Amino acid sequence: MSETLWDRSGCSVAGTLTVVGEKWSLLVLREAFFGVRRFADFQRILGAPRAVLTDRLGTLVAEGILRRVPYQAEGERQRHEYRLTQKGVDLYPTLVALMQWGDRYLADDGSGPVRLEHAGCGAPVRLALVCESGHELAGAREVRPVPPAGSRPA
Amino acid sequence: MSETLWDRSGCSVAGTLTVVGEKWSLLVLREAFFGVRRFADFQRILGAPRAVLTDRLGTLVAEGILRRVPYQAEGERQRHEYRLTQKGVDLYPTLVALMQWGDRYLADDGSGPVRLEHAGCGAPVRLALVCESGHELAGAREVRPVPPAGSRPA
DNA sequence: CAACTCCGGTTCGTCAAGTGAACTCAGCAT
DNA sequence: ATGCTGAGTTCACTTGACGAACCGGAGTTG
Repeated sequence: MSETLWDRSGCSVAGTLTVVGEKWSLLVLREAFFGVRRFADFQRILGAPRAVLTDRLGTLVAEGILRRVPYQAEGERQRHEYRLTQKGVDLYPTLVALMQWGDRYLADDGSGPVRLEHAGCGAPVRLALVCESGHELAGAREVRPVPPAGSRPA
Repeated sequence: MSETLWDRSGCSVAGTLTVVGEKWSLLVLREAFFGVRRFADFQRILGAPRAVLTDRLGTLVAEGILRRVPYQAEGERQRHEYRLTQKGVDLYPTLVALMQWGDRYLADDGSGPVRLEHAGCGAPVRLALVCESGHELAGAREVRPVPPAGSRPA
């Protein structure tokens, strides 16, 4: 019973999930990282209902994760495209984490279809848990969560 | 228009999200990482509706992310608790990624309530993008996604 | 023994969200 | 004028979340 039960109401995991945890949000961002910028492309690739896509793009813009940039192409009227902000770019580790887990556990061969490589040297890229002393941790079991100072027993 | 548009149907991000992307799933796992194991504790801490919690725990067990372990405590009848499997433990980076982003962008002071420290040395822990050649990447802009060999133009 | 409590659910009515198809509207092309 | 395209909006329908109530077995209390 007496597990580590401090107050969890301010936890950042929950907060982040309210921002990008709705259906399609993270898939929209995945496409954004692949370079997709226009409504029709998001819609065609994802297959999400237009209404949902309109809503998700709107909330992502409202959250400052995407921004609407007007532009016009050759002989077309002015449109706008959706581009990642820095706040959006910083969600990249989240997507990589999801991708790595899926590659390991959902793909038949244990590696997914998309490979990530370091643009500088071409070597494959992965997420690692590291500590400030320079150690790389093997997994969650080497991490100790430290509750906030005033930890009420819930 | 001619963005990088190969086929995305097998992407692991979507697959992982169908497994743990439903509402409450990742919060259940967060609690599991904090050591919570029993239905009533999940329910009390998360505040999720019981029916939803029953369903989420069931699917997580069905997916092999949690397992139901029977046990009995002092002078109590036999109950069962939910424990992380290795497959579940490997979702840790996903939660850390969500937490780090929330700490940076949602907390007032730019750092969240829970600190993660290396159990071995006590130093703070973070996620890093590294390549096999040993470089640490600053962000998504240094990563190039490589489509699968037979990349159809969608 | 009967009543009560706790844990781990299930059931139910309501309400919000997701879905797919159809419709809208502005501007360009013919 | 007519049609086309990108970016939505509207609508009817289905699915999912919510909260409160109910259930059933094991232990505990009287």
